[in-house]
Amino acid sequence: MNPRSSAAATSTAPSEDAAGAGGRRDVKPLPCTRPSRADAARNYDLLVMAARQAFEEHGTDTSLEEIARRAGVGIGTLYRRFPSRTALLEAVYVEEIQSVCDRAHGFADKLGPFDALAAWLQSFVDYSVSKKSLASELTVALGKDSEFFTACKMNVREAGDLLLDRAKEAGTVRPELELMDILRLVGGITMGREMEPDQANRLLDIVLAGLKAAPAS
Amino acid sequence: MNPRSSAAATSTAPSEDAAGAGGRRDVKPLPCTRPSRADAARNYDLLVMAARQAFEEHGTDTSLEEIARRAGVGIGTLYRRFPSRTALLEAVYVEEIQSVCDRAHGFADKLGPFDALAAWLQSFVDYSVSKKSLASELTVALGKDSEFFTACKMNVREAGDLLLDRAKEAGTVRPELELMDILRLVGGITMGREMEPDQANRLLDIVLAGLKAAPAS
DNA sequence: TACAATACGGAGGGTACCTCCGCTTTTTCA
DNA sequence: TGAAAAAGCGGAGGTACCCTCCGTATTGTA
Repeated sequence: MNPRSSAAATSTAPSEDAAGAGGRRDVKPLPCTRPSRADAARNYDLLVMAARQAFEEHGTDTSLEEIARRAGVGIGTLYRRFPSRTALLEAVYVEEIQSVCDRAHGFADKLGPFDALAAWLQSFVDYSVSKKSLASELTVALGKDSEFFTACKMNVREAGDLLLDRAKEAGTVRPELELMDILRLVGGITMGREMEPDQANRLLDIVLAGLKAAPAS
Repeated sequence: MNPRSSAAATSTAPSEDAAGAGGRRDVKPLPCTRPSRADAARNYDLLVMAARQAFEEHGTDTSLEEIARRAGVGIGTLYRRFPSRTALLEAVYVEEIQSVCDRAHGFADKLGPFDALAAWLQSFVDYSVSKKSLASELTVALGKDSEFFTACKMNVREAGDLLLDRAKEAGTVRPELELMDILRLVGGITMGREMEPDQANRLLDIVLAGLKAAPAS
């Protein structure tokens, strides 16, 4: 399931913005950018590395204190840089998403319109099967509207539309398809924890069959 | 909050199934039994009712202590009867799963082979959209191997295979399809939290297109 | 009614979340 | 270069939740 829903009951109002007395809260337009001060930058990297490793090994439910311990920093440092578990996930995902986009371009260069699209989706499924919960979170993230993910989504959309539009022009997929729908569906394949690679492939085959242009209805 | 508007599900008269070998379909081999002593039985009911309501209102992450409080029993009583959150989910799901099965038979009586299957899957998606996290858990559960869910899965499988086999015999879906694959895929549609009904329907359309028999290539 | 079996409930120990604030490190600038 | 200012560090501590344990209360039975 999801990371424990962070809950409730924060007592004090976090409404303080600027110009507060002792206000130590600059609202950052881009959440979790790498800080500039030397020690802070080092700790940022340590935390992201530790988080990625921990998420892969033990799932995205890993205790944040465990991650801080792995990174060798105090829990306060983690929370200062990443105010929520989601913020930490975001930092980890940037690279994953970039990797997804890069693959799309690679396939576009080598394969025909439909095959390139299929290969890209296949690679997404393979990745999801091997990095279970991380990929699930990523899929969920693509459906969200967080300020941060909007940029990531644009990259994915650009890469994916390249493949999808090619396939549409070639007439090999139905023209009314929307990229985000396809990604959502493919992402859903591996959503439920345990998934054999064979089963994942069968599900993807169903989806791919559903994308193909109907010769005649 | 009405627990479920749909059929009170008499279900005591599961008419003899038309398809399949001599299937006996008694439902409910549940290990999670209602206790016999008066006070224990009363508390069991209170807990399941409170849990269903809480899961629908606040998701399946609701604190177990909150559920015990709603039910008006001590936390110890909850844990004695339901040793884990999963056990409580199981008790709630029995009715949900039964409802899913009942609908399958209803559609089989009224619609043609493919349309009945499509309607059943559509009803599952509709239900999932409205009862988000509960349905997500249910979908995940169908992929698990717990002793309890095995029985539930058999019921669903029986109901679903009725529809799927009819469609296969009519030649309207690909013959190599497996029911659990289809359910997994359809369940995945609503997995990522936020989902507009429109989008869910578009995704289901892709899946349904993928099920259809290829017109002999 | 009395006794045995069963169930109740909540205190309490453990873990994780997140905040707060005194201390330390880095950067700035005269 | 050497303070002072700015920025960051770390972990103690308050809270919520999980789950167990056991003295007390209720129910079924002879």
